[in-house]
Amino acid sequence: MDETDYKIIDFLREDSRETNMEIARKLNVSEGTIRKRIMNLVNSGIIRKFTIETSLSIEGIVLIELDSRQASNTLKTLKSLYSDIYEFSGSIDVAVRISKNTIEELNMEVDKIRDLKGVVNTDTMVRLK
Amino acid sequence: MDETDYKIIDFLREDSRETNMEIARKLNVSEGTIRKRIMNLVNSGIIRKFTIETSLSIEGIVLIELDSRQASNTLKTLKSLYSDIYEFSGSIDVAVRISKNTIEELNMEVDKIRDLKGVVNTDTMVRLK
DNA sequence: TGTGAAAAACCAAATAC
DNA sequence: GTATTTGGTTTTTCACA
Repeated sequence: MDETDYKIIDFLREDSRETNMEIARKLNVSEGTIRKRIMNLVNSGIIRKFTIETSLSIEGIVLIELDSRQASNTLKTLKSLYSDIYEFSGSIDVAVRISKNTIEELNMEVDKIRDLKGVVNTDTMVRLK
Repeated sequence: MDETDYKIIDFLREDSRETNMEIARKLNVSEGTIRKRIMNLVNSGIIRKFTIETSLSIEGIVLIELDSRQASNTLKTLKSLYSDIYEFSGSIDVAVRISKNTIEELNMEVDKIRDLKGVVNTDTMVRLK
């Protein structure tokens, strides 16, 4: 992670479809250099995913109350199912962030969470437009 | 916005660097069709931006308890300050999602929220690695 | 990093819906 | 009339020295 890597990340944050060539031109290096660096950033987990932001998805945060006796197992399960997980420091309660195309799909996903062993209760917040 | 557009969006959400060609192959249409449709999705504002998710930033969700008598005003203030706001349906309590480079910066931002008029209490959740 | 082959993106005209 | 395909050109990607 040097200055060049940070610049590459900044460019990709703004436009992840910018070509390697174009980034290379801006940074005065070869295309192959950009391609290899991006590959390394992905392999090392620094770049998690290339994605888009849309105006149509429903985004929700599901607050999840866990049974404290099963908390660590349930948390493990949640981690395997969702990538966007939040936790109070030092508390057993967690939240997952979910993005779906419709409110129905979001509700179905919440139902899945409610059915998980060790989940006592859930509360869903929806992103304001 | 038809079925094809939704599928294109789903593919791009998973990998915004997937080539038009590859998407075209999966949907059995020509590359030009995919390119034009993506262009239309961008121009109509449905696709807001092509971006990346990284593991560099600290992401937090701040749960905010509002004074019910000032709730609508405080919510208005929060909306002007943050773009990623979540709300329980029919409840006065909200959450904002904040992304910062360090935990210190995140805490400073939370302090700002606590100082807002009408904010009774806050609780911060931090994204798990 | 530089080179050359393969792939993808792009453009304009023709066609299909 | 709008959307899609087709064919030809430019640009980018990718592997290898």
